[in-house]
Amino acid sequence: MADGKTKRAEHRAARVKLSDVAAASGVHYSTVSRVLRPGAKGRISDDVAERVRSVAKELGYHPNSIAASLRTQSTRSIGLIVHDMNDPVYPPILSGIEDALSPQGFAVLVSNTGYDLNVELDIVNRMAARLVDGIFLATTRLQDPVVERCQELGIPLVSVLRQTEQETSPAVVNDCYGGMRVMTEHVLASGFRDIAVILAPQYLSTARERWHGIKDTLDQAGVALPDHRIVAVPRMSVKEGKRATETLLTAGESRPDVIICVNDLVAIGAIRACREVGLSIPSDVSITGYNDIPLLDMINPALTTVRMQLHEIGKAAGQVMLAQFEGQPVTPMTQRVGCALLVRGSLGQKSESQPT
Amino acid sequence: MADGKTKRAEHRAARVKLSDVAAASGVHYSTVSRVLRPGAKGRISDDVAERVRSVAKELGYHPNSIAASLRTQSTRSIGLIVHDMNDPVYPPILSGIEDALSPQGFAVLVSNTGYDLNVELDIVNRMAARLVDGIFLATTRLQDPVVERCQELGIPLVSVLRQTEQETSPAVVNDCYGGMRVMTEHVLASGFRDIAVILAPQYLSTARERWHGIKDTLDQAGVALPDHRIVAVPRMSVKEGKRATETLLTAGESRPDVIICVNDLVAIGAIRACREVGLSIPSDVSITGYNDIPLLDMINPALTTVRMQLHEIGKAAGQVMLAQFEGQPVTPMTQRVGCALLVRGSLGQKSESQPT
DNA sequence: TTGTATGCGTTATCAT
DNA sequence: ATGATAACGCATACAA
Repeated sequence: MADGKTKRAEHRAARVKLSDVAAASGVHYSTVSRVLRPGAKGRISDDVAERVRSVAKELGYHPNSIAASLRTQSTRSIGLIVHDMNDPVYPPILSGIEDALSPQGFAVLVSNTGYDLNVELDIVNRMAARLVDGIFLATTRLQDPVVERCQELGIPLVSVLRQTEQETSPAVVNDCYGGMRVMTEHVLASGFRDIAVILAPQYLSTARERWHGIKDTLDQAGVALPDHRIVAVPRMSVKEGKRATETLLTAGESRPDVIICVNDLVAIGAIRACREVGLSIPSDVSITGYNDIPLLDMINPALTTVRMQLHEIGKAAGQVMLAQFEGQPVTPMTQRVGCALLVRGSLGQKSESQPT
Repeated sequence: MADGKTKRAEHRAARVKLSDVAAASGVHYSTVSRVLRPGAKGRISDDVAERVRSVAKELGYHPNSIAASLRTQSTRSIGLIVHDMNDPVYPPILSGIEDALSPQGFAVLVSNTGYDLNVELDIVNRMAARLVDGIFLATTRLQDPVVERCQELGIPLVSVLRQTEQETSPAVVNDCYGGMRVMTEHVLASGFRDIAVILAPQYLSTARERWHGIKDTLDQAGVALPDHRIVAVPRMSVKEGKRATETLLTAGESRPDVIICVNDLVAIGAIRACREVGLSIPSDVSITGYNDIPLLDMINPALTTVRMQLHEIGKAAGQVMLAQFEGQPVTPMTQRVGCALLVRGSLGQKSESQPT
């Protein structure tokens, strides 16, 4: 019946620990501990070390990291909090983090908030109870109670993708302002002047930076962006992008020539909306995204977007975390990783129009 | 300098524990433990319980789960081992697992193997050292040393997506045989007779079941499948799918009418390969996939595929794990979740051909 | 170089 | 109903 449980218990009971190795080696278990853990102070004679090591291997000794954690107050585990792993921006970040931390023996606890702040705070509390050594927060808001909570708890924190207004914790982000400037400049260079934008909530640094990148570029070029050409989505999803586009297409007396979307999923939604009403892209309306999630080059038309270095962002975040563990000063507080414009079919050219 | 560390240490030192609550409540800490932990045996007087509880809240007591784990030999954490989270089939599985286990207070440790067996065994050892309560294995092979290792270690295991030959551990999988039968029947019903297939390594139950689904259906229909119409990829990726398709298109004297791909990523690769040599889909060659990863309906042409219920598979796996923890007998050993054919543009019709 | 002893914060088994 | 106490397995200051 409770076979698994029983076997588990058996195993547990049979599990070889330091004292077992010590007994079999004829030394005290503290000696075994020193031998097996490189970096333990106090040197050991070579013959003892060798004997202990071979006995340990023979017996199949594996340290119980829970016990070690209780003693050292370090679990060598870190949390990664994201809105939803199903958003394709997150898996590469996880990979990057693993690349940086796995070799150091860290494990990654992944939690999805489902976009719910209370869930998120709860997750932090639970991770704190588990004594995670640090937390990667991919949900960081410009004013963020979660960041504050982590600081109250004294948990080392590294924000990924986003940063707080006051840059209150180390963060590794994409240069969204620069990326969106380049994108917008390219849109202008392609001849477009009647531009619409789909923005995301401005409490996210990514969304705000991208918006400023657009706005500044347009302002400097003297291109107007009327209110009815601006829509904000509550969430960067396909569904919301579609809905926002429907709004855009029916607002004002004419439709815009191009829609600059805050990210790829929203842009996908925009494409869907256009298709549904029979608009062809890019001849009727051009569309741009941001992120370069997979398969974007396969859709019709291929989406013009900005390629973020998500894996690198994750990896850099991991390295910042390690530096923090070692007490190194974090500088700069916000590390920006570059990105690149990818021009593809979804952005056309406004050839027939002449500036007045 | 080591500000984070110092603060952390401060916090750690300041962390309120059972004995603090006990002192402030004027009771013994074992009493506090009983009060705070529902399910502790021995009843407590209401007034004491209330007092302790309020003091605990006031002091901001949070149990140290590491200490509890050392004592109970249960960490309420479980591992999820996948080849690579960047494969879009895994995130929904993670979500499903979280849905099932998060409410029960479990945390999920995610690890990518990078398709490396040695890495995978190492991950298992490390998870064992962390005393995870169980492991979800998404990499299960028909003969699997990793499964054996988990069993040696006495770690409760639930396979997801795949199963071993002897069904040696509980598993929740897709009905790949049935799904691929339906797909193949539809291909036949669409008039195709010159069929090619791209298979995956047969040490994976998914790959083998899908292959049998194809083969049995063709055999029963009396449709031949010559060797030069069969290619196996070493990995189910876009890159390998593309390469395999290039092989298929140049093998034999003519090209096949349709390519049945073992999964979506491979099918994407197939589409790429066809595009590169100027073949149009589906008029020159039809292509089918399997999985229904996101955005497949956006590509040109939209990919005909089989929709798996990945989230449900993850959730069911979580429930199986919970049942196992409670010592309930697992039955059946392999739970199969249904799937549905999605017919889209990438599969055409062979109208002109007349059966001889 | 190695052994001794204590504590990490709980849970659980004794008493009382 | 509550208190005392012994593990859990390891790390480490201190002794030898």
